[in-house]
Amino acid sequence: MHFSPQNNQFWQSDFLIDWSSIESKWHKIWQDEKYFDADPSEKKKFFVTVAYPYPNSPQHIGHGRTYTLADVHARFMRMCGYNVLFPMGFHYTGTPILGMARRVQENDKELIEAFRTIYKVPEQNIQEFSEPVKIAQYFHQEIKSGMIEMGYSIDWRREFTTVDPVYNKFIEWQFRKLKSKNLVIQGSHPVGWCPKDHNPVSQHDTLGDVEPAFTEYVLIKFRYDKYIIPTATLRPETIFGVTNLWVNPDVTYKIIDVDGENWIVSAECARKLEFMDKKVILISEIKGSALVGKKIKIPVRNEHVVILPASFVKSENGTGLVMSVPAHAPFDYQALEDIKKNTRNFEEDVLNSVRAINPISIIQTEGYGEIPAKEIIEKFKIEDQNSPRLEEATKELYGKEFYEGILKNNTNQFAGKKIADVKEEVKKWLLKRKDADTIFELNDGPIRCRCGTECVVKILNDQWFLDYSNKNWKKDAHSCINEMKILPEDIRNEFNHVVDWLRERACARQHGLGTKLPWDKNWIIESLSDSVIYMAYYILAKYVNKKQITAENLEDEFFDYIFLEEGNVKKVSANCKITENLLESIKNEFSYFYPVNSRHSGRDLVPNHLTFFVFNHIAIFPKKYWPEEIVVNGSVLMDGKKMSKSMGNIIPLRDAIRMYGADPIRLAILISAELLQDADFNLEAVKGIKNKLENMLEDCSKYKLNIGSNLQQEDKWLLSRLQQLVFETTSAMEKMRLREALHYILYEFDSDIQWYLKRANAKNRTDVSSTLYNALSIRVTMLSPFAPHIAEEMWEKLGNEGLVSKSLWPLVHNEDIDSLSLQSENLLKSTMDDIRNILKVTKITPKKIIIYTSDSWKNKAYQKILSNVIKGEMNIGVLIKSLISDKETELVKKDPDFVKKTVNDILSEPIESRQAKAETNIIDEKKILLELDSLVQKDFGVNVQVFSESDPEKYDPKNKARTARPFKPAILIE
RNA sequence: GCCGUGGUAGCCCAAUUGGUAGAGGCGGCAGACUUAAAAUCUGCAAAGUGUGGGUCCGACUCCCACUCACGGCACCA
Repeated sequence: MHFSPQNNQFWQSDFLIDWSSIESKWHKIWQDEKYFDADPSEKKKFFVTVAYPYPNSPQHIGHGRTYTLADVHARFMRMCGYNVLFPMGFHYTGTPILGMARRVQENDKELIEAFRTIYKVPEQNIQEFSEPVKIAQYFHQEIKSGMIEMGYSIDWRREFTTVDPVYNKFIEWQFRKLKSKNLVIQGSHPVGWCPKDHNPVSQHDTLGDVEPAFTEYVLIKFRYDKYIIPTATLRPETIFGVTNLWVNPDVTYKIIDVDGENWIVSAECARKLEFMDKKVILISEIKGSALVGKKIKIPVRNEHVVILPASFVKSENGTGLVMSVPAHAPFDYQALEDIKKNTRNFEEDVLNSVRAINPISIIQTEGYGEIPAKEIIEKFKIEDQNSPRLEEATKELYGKEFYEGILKNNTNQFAGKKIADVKEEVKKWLLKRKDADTIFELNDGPIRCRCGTECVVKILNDQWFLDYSNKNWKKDAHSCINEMKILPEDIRNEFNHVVDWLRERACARQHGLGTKLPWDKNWIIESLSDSVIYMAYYILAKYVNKKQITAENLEDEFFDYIFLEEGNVKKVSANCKITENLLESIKNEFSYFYPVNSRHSGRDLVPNHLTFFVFNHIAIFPKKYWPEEIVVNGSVLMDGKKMSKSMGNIIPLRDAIRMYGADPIRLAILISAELLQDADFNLEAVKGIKNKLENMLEDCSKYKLNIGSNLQQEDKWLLSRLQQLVFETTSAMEKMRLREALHYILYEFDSDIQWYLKRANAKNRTDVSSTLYNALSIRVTMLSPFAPHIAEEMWEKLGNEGLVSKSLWPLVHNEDIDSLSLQSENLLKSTMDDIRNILKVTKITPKKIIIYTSDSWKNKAYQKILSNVIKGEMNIGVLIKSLISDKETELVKKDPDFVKKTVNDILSEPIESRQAKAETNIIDEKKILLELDSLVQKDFGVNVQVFSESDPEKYDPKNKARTARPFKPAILIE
């Protein structure tokens, strides 16, 4: 579906209230109040941050989720009395924007059209987009406007971008700090590479978005005369089983000088080697057929074997020559068989060599005998070396041998070891003896760059890495993660797991926006490395924006002083030309707000950003500044499907706000799933929520506070429920179970009010305004973090003073919880349900309804059974025995079935309500059920009579009364 | 392949330390209000928890095996 306001059918018809003017009204008031600006104060602080956006496109509904969660968190904590800092920055660092700018320069029609029609970028802006920063700046403003329109309670005085000069200084400081701790190291590193662009390629740089994955192969160096014939293999341990080499007789090979050695390889391989950090000089050429029959020397074993022809050898794979291990490699075994079968095509001496070859078995694997390759070929019924099933057979055998195979005695020092354990060891050993080398090869080649050039694997030299493999660093990261609060708890394991598998990570690239590596200006610090401790920068940003700090004169000692309390204030002041006073107040502000109390982010950032965030804080800051909490949320689906440009189901956030209003969108995103689940966003849900809010707003102008009205049973009940709901909502909020909290506020609340109104109407009451006013005020207070605009409007309609977002989150008043009225109303509700059910089943029109409450011994028995069930004793026999042994309850022997039914009654209730019943006195059911009369009158139009089971005067023609149980009165309908 | 997460009414999603699977939303059906529709309200129907085993008085929940779906596997924000 293409989404646009024109074809949207929902928004035009029922425009009861003007959301957009309500929103801007409150935006202005919030802004004038400067309510979201946070500075150090006497109050306790709460610092909540969320991953800043990368401004290469406008935000859509999906982005809205993380920010909305964080905003609700910020607003909630503010209402709980904290001085909350919730700031926002913009992450310009990275290469995608660069790529976009290049495509604009090249006049890429598709991209420019997307800017015009999907993103609705004005024409004059698109003109400027050939300059990367202009793209970032445009979408920066676009995103910021969206955030304001969503009502995010951000302290905008602290806004910054990652290309600001002071930010650059800050990142330089970070990197020098890391380097001084030996956490930045240098090394070489293979990458997918476009030889034309001279640039690494990742998935979105390739045609067809193919991930340029590659594998490391070991090159075994066989010697022939003065030449070296390398063969590529994933199984270096099979060198002990080599019986011959394979060459493709139709291929012309190159003789090249590789770092002083003469290698014979295919032309394709020669090219690959050039990118492997090797010096390659072409010497001459040789036909493959000329190599057939030549004897070569096997490294380690000091034996000579022959080179044989084979058509399965491809010049583009590996070196274009293959070592042959017929005992364990199905291809090799089959190729030998093929020669034996087609004797006509081969010279006599080749045939003689082949006949002389005996497969050398070197791996013992359960389920296989001497020559596993032979067995599996027979199993797969393979006829010749061109069979497509050979690939499959190889895979199966290789897998089996890798995990279960054990090297035999003919493998020297490796004998008796498992392949899986020894593979790496053999490789290192061969490399050390200079009998091997390594080469990287693309897995699913050929892969082409967007420019059309075929990609290769290149070893990048002098690459800079953050050494996430450092053991001590990992240890600290684990302990930080284990000590911090992680929401939801389920994801803690994943963090620990990431810490375990993380290894060196390249932290600089040669292109892109960002900060230059301070000691090697050819490199730009990569985007996932310059975004890990920037939360500290929010403290500086305020002063930078006030022009009290400039990049000039800013030395490392400034950051050391502010963030680490190192150095001498006078010296820092003199060197950095910042007054001592200012230095002190910045430092105090930092120590006031740090550490980060809560970091919000999507779950896609768990394996990278969020974990790096932990690592880098550990490395740079003292323990007191380590982050305290991480909150992770899932992504957003659109009508159950992933959002994507190609499906056309991306709704830009600002469009959605215009159509539905900010609050309905905030609620729709939050209510559709718990934290970690993917949230399914759909327009139907938004519509429903919008209606709900509009009705609530209408209710708010109906009820007013009147002092002195008499509280009746149902008032006490509603106010008790209110307290319970406040309690439930608050504890859900504390666990960031926002969906659950919203559920209480929006729906649970509603059904309680419905019941209250039903009761009040049945009694023809007119004095309900005050109770409802109280309930609504609290409801609106709790709604306020979620739907801030409409909540303010409701607050005003209710006639309350000030801003609801500035009011305090309601406290639970346990003294207002009247357990008796809770139980009473439950009894009324369940009895009404029972009556309704009986009528449904019997299909009679009632003339008379009679209720019987249970005898007093049953109440006593009930209490006893209840306390036993709570203790965990629910064996019916045991319960009956103990009841009979007591005089008060011995009557149970006349009605043993009562016990079983009562246990079931109790078990069907939630644990809290069992507890509540155990703690309060037995309610007077007869008195309560008299209230039933008005309800029944209203619903069924007849009167109710209530008797006690023991009442001798009772009307009981069908002898029903004896089936009455506590909380389960007997009912007779005539 | 490896690691992780998850299979519950037509759909989305709940179910606290095992205690009769439902709180809710969307949709459906019936009724009320309405000239009508929308909205709202009242009531109703609908799954036995991916499959197969096991532990337990009792399993969506714990254990084992299988299966399907989704996400991650790095220099990409």
